[in-house]
Amino acid sequence: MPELPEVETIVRGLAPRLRGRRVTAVQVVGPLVVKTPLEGLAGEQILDLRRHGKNIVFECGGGMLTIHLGMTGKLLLEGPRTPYTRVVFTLDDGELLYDDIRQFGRIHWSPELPGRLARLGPEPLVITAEEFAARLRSRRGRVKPLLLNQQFLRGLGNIYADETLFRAGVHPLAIAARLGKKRALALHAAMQQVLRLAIEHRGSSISDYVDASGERGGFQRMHLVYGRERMPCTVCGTPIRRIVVGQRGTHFCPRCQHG
DNA sequence: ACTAATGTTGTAGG
DNA sequence: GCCTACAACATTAG
Repeated sequence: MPELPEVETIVRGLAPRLRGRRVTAVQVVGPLVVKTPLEGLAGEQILDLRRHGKNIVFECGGGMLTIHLGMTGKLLLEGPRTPYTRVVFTLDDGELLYDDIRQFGRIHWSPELPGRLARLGPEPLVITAEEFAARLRSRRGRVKPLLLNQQFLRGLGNIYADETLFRAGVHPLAIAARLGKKRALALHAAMQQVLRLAIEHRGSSISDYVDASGERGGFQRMHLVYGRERMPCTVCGTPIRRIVVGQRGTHFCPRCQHG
């Protein structure tokens, strides 16, 4: 569910409310999402909160709490608890709920930033155009699965990969290394533009994404290809097509995007 | 009944 | 190591 803009919106909402707070107790209702024991978290102060790709990192005095929301995870500052509330973090001044219908999310408590997070690729909004082009040049695979590969770039998911490719005029099946400098730079520009715009609009709510206050995002109204199969392309009127690439539904304009 | 869904990971084969 | 496909994880909605 949540990609970079959604996770960024959640963290921006949580940070001012959680920084400096203390976790007084942790209640695990649905153990499937809890991948390491959380006992050590009780009593810890939250020093800082940040986004790392699609992960949320709570920096505490004695370790790191890392949360990945999977497809349907939510972090909510205001109740009520639901049948899908899986973890309750009691704070010195309130409650933080982890809700997750499908339970694909993961929660870890560890002394350091876990290696699997440290091994992720660069932040899409930080990498320079030159670095991005150089990384693309060394890859022989198709560009769409590459954009989804978190070891290549951390934070893009299916919506923003499709929206980025459309805005750059790049076909999802294009071979990354064969894009050429000009189109690689266009892809970088489109990616940063779409992510910044999506953050401004507080992310995309397709089915159940909400931020920490339970608010939906607005960027789904600005999608140009995602979820628009058979609808006319906003640029040329050709019906948007949906194909499967790397086992993911992929939306594109067959006329505007080429390889 | 069947399919797809904003995600990740492990396995197998080329 | 890189790339691809597939299954698995658990649940809902069309």
